[in-house]
Amino acid sequence: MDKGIETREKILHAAMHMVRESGFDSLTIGETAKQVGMSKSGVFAHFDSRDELLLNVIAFTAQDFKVQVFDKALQHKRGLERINALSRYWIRWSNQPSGGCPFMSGAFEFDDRPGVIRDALVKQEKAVHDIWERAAKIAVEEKEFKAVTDCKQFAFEIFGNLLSFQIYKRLLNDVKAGQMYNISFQNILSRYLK
Amino acid sequence: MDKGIETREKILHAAMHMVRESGFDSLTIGETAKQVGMSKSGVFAHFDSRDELLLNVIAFTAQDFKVQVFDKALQHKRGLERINALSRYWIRWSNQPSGGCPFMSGAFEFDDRPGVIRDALVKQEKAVHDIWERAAKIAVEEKEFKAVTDCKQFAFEIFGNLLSFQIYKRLLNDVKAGQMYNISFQNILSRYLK
DNA sequence: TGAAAAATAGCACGGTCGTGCTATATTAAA
DNA sequence: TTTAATATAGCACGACCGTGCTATTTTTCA
Repeated sequence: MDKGIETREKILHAAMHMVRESGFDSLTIGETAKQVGMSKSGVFAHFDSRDELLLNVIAFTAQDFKVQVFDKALQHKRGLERINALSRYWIRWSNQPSGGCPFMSGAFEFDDRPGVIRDALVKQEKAVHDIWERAAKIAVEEKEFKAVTDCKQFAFEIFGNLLSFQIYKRLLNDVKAGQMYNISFQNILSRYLK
Repeated sequence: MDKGIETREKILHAAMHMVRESGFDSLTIGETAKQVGMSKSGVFAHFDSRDELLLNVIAFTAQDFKVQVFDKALQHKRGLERINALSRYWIRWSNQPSGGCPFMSGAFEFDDRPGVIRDALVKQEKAVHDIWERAAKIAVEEKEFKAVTDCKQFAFEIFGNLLSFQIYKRLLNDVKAGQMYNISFQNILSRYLK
C-alpha cells in the first residue's frame, strides 16, 4: 500500500509547479493528469473534488515554503542574522525560474471570493506574516532592534517590499528590481535597528 | 448611429465591475451579457474576440483610474501636496466596495503568461509607476524632496506599500491595515523629504 | 415613410470543465 | 500463487466556454 501515496506525491509536485506558473485559478484536473501522464479520472480518484485538490496543493506548497525558507532560516543565529537569512531565502523561493510565489497571486485572485480556498490562503498568508513578526520580536529580545519596535508594522513593510519586487521583476522585467529591493530592505531595517 | 457606442459603454462599465471582483481571468462573455441583459452574441458583436473585450476593459478601467486618481491629483499644488493627494485618491480607488484594483491582481495573474493581455497590463503598470516617479521629480524641483532623491526607488517603495495594504485590508481583513499604510507612507516620505 | 444600415438574438459547433459510474489493471496480503 | 484491496482507465453527462453563421429587430438617414 505504497504506490498510492507515491503517485499522489507526484501529482501534487506537478500541480505545484503548474500553480507557480499560472496561479491556483487555472489549475485543472485534466491538465494536471496530462503533466503526470495519467488519465483525468486517475487523478480525480486521489482527490474527491477540484477544491480538495487545490487545498492539497496549497498545503503541499506551504510545506515546500516552510522547508526552503523557514526551516533554513532557523539554522541562522537569532535576531538580525536570521532576518537577513529569511529575506534571502524568501527572495530565492519567490523567484525560481519555474515560477513566482503562488500565494501572492492567489492572495489577489481570491481576496474577493469567499470559500475554502480563500480561507486556506488567508491561513498561509497569516503564517508568513507571523514568521516575520516573530523574527522582529526576537531581534528586539536580542537588543538588536529598538525596544519600542512595532513588530507587526515591520512585517507589513517587509511584505510590501517583496510584493513590489515581484511586480518589478516578474511583470516589468526591471533589471534594477533586486537592487531596489535591497535598498528598500535596508531602509526598513535602519528604522528598527538600534 | 449612437446606440452602438452607448451599449458598448454599458457593457464595458459592467465588465469593469466584474473584473474588479474576480479579476481579468474569470471575465466571461456570457456572464457579461447576463449582467447587461443581452445575448452572448449581442455582446460578442461589439468585440470580435474575448481578448479584444479584455483589452477594451483594461483601457476603460485605466481611463477610470486616470479620472479618479491622476486627474484629481493634478488639481493639487505641485510637490508634496500632490503626492499626498495621489496617495489618498489611489487608496480610495483601490479600495472601493465594488472591488479592489484589478491591475494588481492582473499583474500577478499574468506575470508568467505572455500575450496581448500581459502587454497591456505592463503598459498600465508602467504608467502608474511613471506617475509616482514624476511626482517625486516635481517634489525635487520644488525643493521639498532632497536633490539626490532616487525617484524610481521612491515609486518602488510607494508601490509596495499599497500592495501590502491591499493584502492586509482585503484578504486578511486587518483593521489596522489603513493605519499601517499611513505609518509606512510617512516613513518612506521622511527619507526623501528635505 | 421607406430603404439601407446597424444592432441584436438564436442557434450550432467543437472544446474543456468537474464529476459520477463501471470495468480493468495493478498492487498488497494470505 | 491465489485472492482481496486498491489504483487507474474509459466513457458519458450536463454545463459553460469562445466563436462563427443566419435571421430578425431596431435604428438611422434620404
